Amino acid sequence: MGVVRTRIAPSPTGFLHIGTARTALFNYIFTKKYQGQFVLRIEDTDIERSDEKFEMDIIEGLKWLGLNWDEGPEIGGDYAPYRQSERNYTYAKYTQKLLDENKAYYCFCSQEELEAQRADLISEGLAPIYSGKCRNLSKEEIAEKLNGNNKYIIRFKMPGKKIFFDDMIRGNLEFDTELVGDFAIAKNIGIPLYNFAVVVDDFEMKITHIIRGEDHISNTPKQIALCEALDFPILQYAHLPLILGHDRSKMSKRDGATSIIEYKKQGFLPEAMINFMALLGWNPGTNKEIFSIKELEKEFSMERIQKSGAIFNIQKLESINAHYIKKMTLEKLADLCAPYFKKAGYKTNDEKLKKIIKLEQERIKKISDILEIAKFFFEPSDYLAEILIWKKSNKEKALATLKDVLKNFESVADNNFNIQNLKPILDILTEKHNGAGEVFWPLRVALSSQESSPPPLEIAEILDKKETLKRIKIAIDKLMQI
RNA sequence: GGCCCUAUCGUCUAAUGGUUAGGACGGAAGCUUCUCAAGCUUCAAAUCCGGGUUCGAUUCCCGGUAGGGCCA
Repeated sequence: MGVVRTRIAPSPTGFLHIGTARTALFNYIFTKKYQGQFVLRIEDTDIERSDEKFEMDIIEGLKWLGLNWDEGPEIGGDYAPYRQSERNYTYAKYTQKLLDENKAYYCFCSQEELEAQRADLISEGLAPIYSGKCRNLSKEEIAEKLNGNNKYIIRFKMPGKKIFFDDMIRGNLEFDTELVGDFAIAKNIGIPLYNFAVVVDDFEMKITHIIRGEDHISNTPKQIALCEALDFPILQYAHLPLILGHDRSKMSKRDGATSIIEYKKQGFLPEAMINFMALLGWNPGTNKEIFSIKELEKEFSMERIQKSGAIFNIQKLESINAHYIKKMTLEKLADLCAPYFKKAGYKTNDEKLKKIIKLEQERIKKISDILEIAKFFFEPSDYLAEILIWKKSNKEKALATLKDVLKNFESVADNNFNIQNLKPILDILTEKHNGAGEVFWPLRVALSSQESSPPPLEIAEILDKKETLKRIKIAIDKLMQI
C-alpha cells in the first residue's frame, strides 16, 4: 500500500457521539497500521447549526480517547485550513470550473415547486429526482434571472450512467445515477453543499482512503460522479456498519451519552472505550477480546470488519472498563478517584486513599462508582438497627458479639490496630460465638453502615482504632433501642 | 415511494460445503470462614422463512420477510 491519508470529518452541529468516535478509531488504527497521516477536518458548512462548543467537545473527546491527528484546525498542516468555513475560495474555484465546463448549472426552481414535484413522483412510485427544468437555460435567461435577484442554487449535471465502486468492506457496489438526478452542490459560488465540499476537500487534502459510516453509501456515487467531472482520482472507500440503539434504530439519547466526554465523566477509561468500540464491528478472529490501541494498530484488518450494524451494549462496556480498572496500578487509580472524594468534601491522604482503592478496586465498574461505594470510610450513614442482625441470628447474639468485639479491640494498642493483630481476636470470637456470620456480619455492618461491603477487618484498619470503636458503640446503642 | 445495505444465542461475535455451531457480556446454579465484589466450575440460550445447487447448506444462488440507511 502506498501513502495512506485518512480523515475524520465531523460536523460541529452536535457533540462527539459514539458513532463518530468509532469511525475516528477505525480511521486512526488503519492509518497507523500503514504509517499514514490522519487528518481532522471540521465540516462546518452549515453555519446556522454549527457551534464552536461542539467543535471543542469533538476535539476534547478525540484527544481524551488518544486518537491524535497529524493535521487539523488547531495544529495546521500542509493543506490548511482544515475548517470548511475557511475554505470558501477553494470551493468557489471548483464551482466556477464546473459551471464554465457546463457540468453544473444554476437552478432557479422554488422550494415549493421542488417539493410538489417530489410528492408527485413519489405518488407515482418513481424516484424523487430533480426534473432538470433549469438544465438547459440559455445564457440570456440565466443572466436575466441573476440580475433580477432570483434565488438560486447550483446543480450538478449527473451523467446518466451506472457507477461502480469497490468498497473495502462490502465489495462491488453498483448504482444507477439516473435514479439520483441532478443534485445540488452549492447554494452559491463559495457556499458548497455537503457532497461537493467533501469531494473538493478530500482531493485538496490528498486523502487516499475514506472510512466512514454506512449512512454515506448512497452519497458515494454522487461523490464519484463529481470526482470524475473534476478529474479527481477515485479514492478507496470503506463503509462501516452503524452503531445502533437498543431497538436497532439509530442511537438516541436514551441509548447512551450524547457526548464521549459524558463517558469520561461517568468514569469510563479511554482505553476501555477504545477496546469496546473496536469490538463493535470488528474482531480479530480469535477469542482475544482485550486490546490496547497499539495492539489494534497491529492486528486491525479491514477484511474482518462486520457488515451488519451493532447494538451499543453498555454492560459490555462496563465489563471491559472493570477489567481495565482491575489491571490499573494503585497510584493511577487513586489519582483518578481522588477528585470524586474531594468534590464530595472528604479529606484524605495518599496512604488512606490507596488502602481504600486497593479494597474497592475489584468492586467498581466505573471510576465514579468509587464515591458511592467507599463514602462510608469518611462518614457513616444512618442505617436501620435491624440490619445489624445476621439472618441466621438474633438481636441478643448480635449485641453480645459486638460487646465482645468492642472489649477485645479496646485492648489493642493504637499502633497495633491492623489486620494482622486483629485477626486472631476475630478467630477466637468466631469460635466462641459459633460461626463467622455471628461475628463478621454485625461488625461489618457496624463499620460500613451497609449490608454489603468489603470484609470487616480491612475496613477497621483503614478507619483506625478510634473510629472503629466509635462505630461499634453506635451499633450497640442502636441495638439496645430495639 | 425509489435506491442501497444487512440478517448466527437477549447482546457483541467465531466457524466451515461435513463441528456436539465456539467465545465474550448478561442470566441461572454451585464452590470459596458473614454480605458484596473478584475468581473458579457448571447450566440455559442462536444459524429469519421458502425454494434451488449439492451426497451434504448456517455457509453458494434466487425469492420472500424483517431491520437499517440515504434521498427532504
